[in-house]
Amino acid sequence: MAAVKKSVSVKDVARLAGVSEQTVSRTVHDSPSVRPETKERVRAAMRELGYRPNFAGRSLRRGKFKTVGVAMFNITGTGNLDRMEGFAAAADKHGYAITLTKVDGHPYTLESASSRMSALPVDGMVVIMNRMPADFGTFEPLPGMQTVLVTMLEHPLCSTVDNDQFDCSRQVVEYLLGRGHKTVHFISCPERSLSGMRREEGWRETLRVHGIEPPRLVRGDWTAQSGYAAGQALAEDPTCTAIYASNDAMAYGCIRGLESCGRRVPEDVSVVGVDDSLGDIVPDRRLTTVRFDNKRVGMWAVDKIAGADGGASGVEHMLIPGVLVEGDTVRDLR
Amino acid sequence: MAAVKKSVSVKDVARLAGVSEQTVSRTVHDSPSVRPETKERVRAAMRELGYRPNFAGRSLRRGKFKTVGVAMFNITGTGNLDRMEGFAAAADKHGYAITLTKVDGHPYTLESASSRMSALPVDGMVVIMNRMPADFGTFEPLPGMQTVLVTMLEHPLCSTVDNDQFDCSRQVVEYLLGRGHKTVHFISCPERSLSGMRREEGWRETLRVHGIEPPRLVRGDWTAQSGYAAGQALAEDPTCTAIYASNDAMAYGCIRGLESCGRRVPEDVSVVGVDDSLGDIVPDRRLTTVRFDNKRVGMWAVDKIAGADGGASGVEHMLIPGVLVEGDTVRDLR
DNA sequence: TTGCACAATGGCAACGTTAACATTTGGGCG
DNA sequence: CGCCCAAATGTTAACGTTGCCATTGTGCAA
Repeated sequence: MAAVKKSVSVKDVARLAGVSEQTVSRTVHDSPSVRPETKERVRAAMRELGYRPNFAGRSLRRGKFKTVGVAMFNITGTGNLDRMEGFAAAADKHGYAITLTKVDGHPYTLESASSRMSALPVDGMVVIMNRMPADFGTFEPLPGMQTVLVTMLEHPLCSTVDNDQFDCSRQVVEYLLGRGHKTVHFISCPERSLSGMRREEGWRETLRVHGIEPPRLVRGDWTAQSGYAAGQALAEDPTCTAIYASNDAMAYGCIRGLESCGRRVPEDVSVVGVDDSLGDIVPDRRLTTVRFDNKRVGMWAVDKIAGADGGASGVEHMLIPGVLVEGDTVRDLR
Repeated sequence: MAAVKKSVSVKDVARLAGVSEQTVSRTVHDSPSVRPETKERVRAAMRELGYRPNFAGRSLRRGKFKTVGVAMFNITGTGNLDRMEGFAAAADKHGYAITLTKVDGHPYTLESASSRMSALPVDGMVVIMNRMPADFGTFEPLPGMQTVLVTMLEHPLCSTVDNDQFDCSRQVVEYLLGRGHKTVHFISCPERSLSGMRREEGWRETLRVHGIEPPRLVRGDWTAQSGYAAGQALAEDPTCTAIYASNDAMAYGCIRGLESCGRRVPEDVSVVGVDDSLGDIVPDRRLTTVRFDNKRVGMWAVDKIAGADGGASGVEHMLIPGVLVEGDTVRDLR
């Protein structure tokens, strides 16, 4: 019958229950030094008034917010949904919440993200770096604000975490070589993509480790169209029995390009993609691909901040390997 | 050289600048009643100490958090990324932040989402309803917590917003009829999907409005596989010249199913999907489909809360129409 | 009976900020 | 020369919570 008042405070509850504010606070925290019947009386009062502890008062007192900030330069991006799932899951586990901010429009610097965050109720922050911020090298995290960057680059002052792109290529190349292919052709991506370039390195170096000189790569632009063109180009090459494409769209495009030239997949040519992004979209294929655990990336980042809590933990760098998922687009030549 | 202290408060700045705390506060808010040179002195002190206003103190004082909470039952879901983009964009516009919580694992009720939110620093909340919460009919938003539901259902006490699924079907059916097709066949989705059923209604009723008795529908399960099967089944039917599938994956599957039976798209049969989710994934088609503006849905929800600010605005229900995107899978029979 | 330990509860202060009111200062004008 | 107003700045209190210490009450051993 009450609850017209803006907000119900411990004081109101205390008055109604006929106890001190302190006893109410103790009841909220289920302290053992409150008699059970007193507790019950207080709880009844809380129910009647609809008491909800006030976040601001609490964190002012405690100096902690139990919240991790996430700064994104652009929200739409492969894997961001899974990463968020990871953020939310880890936060939930620690009793934390996630605060999201877009840093688009403002200058693309870590400094700008950091300064924006510092005015929000967060104990630490995660920055999803899609591009290279101008101040990556010189950035210093705000004192008391634990900062984790989602990137494959290492940073001297901030912990970092990301998918292991190099290892991804290693897995694919060794998988194909292990199935008897003499070499692996590569459809790359635009050169400005950091992660794409790392995949390219992984492909090149793994071949070299196995004593194979990498064949000339075909440059794509992430779209299935470019994969289609690449497939048609590679269809000419009789030495090409295995193709590794930088993403699934290009891999699928490549398959259809090969088929348009009369080359069958996987009978004549094997094709592997990356990202496991096709899902249920394509009816006639189960593409062999690499699935990244973006949820785990997200969890690691938030764990790092929420898990540390009081004890400042050191700077760490984490690369999380993907998992090769076997489909039906690779032929075993052995 | 300072900044070893946990946090710098107005008091510290005031002391260093040789003014009162109030003058510091006024400087922070750029009040006109502080002399420019005083302001500059205060600002210098803030810079030197690295002062950042404390969120908790501020919102305790103001009773406002400038933050909107978003409760999601499951984060992974078509369009959620775009919706978040919308949340973030609208929040940014109003100087608000977004706080994300997952309400998974807890019971699937609005009550549970609401109670979880009430302990967080938010002025209002948005609930993304993927399924039907048990207490949808009886739920009352917490007093003082403006609540917006993302759902097509109307609620007596909460504002709601979502894509207009009925209108989407109307657009597709009228587009196809307008191009000379005598009827439109439909590949539906599992019956538990609320939005899917609404699309089905839209298809059925629009046909009836045009005096056409809806043909028997084929039930799918969202996957391209089921679309493939549907395509093969419909290939038998000579009256079938136009197919409307409940999502793009099924539409694409259907195309390939038709082709496997020797029916060409769009020469023999026209196919339209919904969601615009194929993007660059498919190389050989530009599917005619309906693109939903999930970003706008998200913006509307946050605008409703952040835009109202003080003045409590009334309950509203908003359905946002999608846009039909022409590809090359529809033939004009006229 | 007195003294003491321990359980239960209360009073007070402080976290950082800012609205409301109070005070000081300088300048214009009668 | 004195008065008053406005500009500039200071003082106080309060937002809601909780850690610390003080107080009261109860049972038991000396």
